[in-house]
Amino acid sequence: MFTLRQLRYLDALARHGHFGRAAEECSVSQPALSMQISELENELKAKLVERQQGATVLTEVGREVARRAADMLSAARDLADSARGGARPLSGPLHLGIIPTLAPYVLPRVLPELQRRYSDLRLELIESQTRTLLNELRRGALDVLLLALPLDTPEFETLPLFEDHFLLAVPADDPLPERARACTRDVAARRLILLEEGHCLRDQALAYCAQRNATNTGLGATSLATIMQMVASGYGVTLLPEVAIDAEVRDERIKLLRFAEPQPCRTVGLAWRSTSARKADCAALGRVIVETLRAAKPRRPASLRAAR
Amino acid sequence: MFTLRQLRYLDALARHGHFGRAAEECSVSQPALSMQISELENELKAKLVERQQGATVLTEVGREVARRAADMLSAARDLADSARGGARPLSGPLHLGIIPTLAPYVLPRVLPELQRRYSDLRLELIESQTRTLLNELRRGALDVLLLALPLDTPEFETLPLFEDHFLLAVPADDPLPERARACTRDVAARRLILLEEGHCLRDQALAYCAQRNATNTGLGATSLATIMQMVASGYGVTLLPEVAIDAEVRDERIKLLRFAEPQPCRTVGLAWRSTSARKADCAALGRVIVETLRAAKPRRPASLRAAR
DNA sequence: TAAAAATACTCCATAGGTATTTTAT
DNA sequence: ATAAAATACCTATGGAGTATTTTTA
Repeated sequence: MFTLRQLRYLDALARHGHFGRAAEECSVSQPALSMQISELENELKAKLVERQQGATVLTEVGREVARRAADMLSAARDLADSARGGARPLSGPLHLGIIPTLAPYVLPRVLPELQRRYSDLRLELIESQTRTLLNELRRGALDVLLLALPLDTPEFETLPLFEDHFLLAVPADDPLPERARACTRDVAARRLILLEEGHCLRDQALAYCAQRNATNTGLGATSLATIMQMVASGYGVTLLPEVAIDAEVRDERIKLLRFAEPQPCRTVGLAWRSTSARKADCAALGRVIVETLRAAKPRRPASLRAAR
Repeated sequence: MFTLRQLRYLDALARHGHFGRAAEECSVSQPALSMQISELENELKAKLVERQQGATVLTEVGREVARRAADMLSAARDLADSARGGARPLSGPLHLGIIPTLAPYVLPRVLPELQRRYSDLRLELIESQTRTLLNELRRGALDVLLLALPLDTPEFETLPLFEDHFLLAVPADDPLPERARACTRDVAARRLILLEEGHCLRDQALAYCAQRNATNTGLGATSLATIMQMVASGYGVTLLPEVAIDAEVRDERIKLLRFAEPQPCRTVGLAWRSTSARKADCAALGRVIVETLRAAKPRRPASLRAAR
């Protein structure tokens, strides 16, 4: 019978498409990995790898086996986690993935409280876009994600935490009155600046504006901070999530306007594998996030120009 | 990291509750299995087994880990199957489970045809009740089941093959006219003989008769053959599935009556793990069964007294 | 005292390492 | 010619066996 070790090597080989680099990831020599792959092929009586060309590529069967191997390795991680069993929640290592439009705003508030309440929690943080995070979650490289819901994959369980409303950030000299409620037409009448492709926030903003052809912005920005600089410089307007206000609106050249109902917003929440053995940790983490952010309010009225 | 071997040993230990017998099942010595279990406990840093009393019993954590281990072992089997990949369907070993009220009637017709068409198919047959078969299917000990649908577990995929109608078998001297259509009142007016608890056919017959308190039969029989003997002897009546007619009704002291619409029946079909790598085999098997049974008809009119 | 599991110890298969060859571009 | 994977060969670890001890009911 084949071994989990062989599956780990195959998984690495499938992801790298290269014996040497796969071996490096597994911290073994290239011949060691080669041997195990070859042994696995003997066990399964099937050719898994095309070694013909310079580029190592899996066969049809190899890809299917690798897919199942990845699932088993994920299950193995969950099994190991489940053995921690009775351990109180939020102790030991926990791998958390966060999207870039949440991380810089949520973490500074939540992390200190988290470490205060759960001193032996060893949090490992990864910031990346939803797509990447979901892959890593599936692989078992991450235990839980903090991102915008809903997901279109049914394989994960989710826990909505709070609604994060979007506000319209405009240059201070914009003719819109300070206390006005903005609407989609106000956005359409201005140059809309958004994050580059791949950020879910971009899609959510576009969905609200119904501006499908929103490549009108030339290049997409790579961070909200950059976008706010552009807004402050009068280059255009943007939809800013509420959580980012405190951190990003400290420039007198920007004013914020609430939208008319129904206000655009995103649902922020957690996601984890349905098979995860750390659901209790996820629930506890969700609790801390909600409580911490609630305690951080009330923030100054968002409809007023930033002034400090 | 732990190994698949350790999971196999734990799985056996969980099922036997006894190191010695678990070791025997795994074809290793008791110390070898003991060692691996102990090594697994070290790996997981958790106590999995209560060794206090004479009876070996898993801890809470141990049971959870064993449950996940069983899932992984099942996935491992499916992975190995999937590597057979391009192999044409219905070749190699296939483990088929069948319920007792189908096996003696379906197999004699289907097996010869199956071996004729797929000469290198190595079919392993297990006859047992639905509950047992589902457990073995889950474990991966079986690849596919032939039984009555629907299942109440959503974890398996199913393929309905045909409807198997029930007929009322009564002693030849019963006053009911030979061509009559029977109804539930006819059944209620007679002593109903059924299989013992655990046979799905019993439940299906009772569901039709709406006779919840049907322990009126004293002891349940263990086979349809026995029941038909009892009917022939004038001891009572029974609901006989159509597939069993040819084999079980060869006694002149029995006559069969169709039921009035809606006739009671059961849906016969196949079931397999959603993760199975042998779905093509299942589909092919289903095709052979349907075609073979269809070819076996037309049978003599069921409403006539058996006479041969 | 008897049954069951753990320990002691020996052996060998196997995973892994380094050095080298083969292969394909 | 070069990069990548396979092969050769050696070492060490770990899994398995048998014999024995410990434990507990």
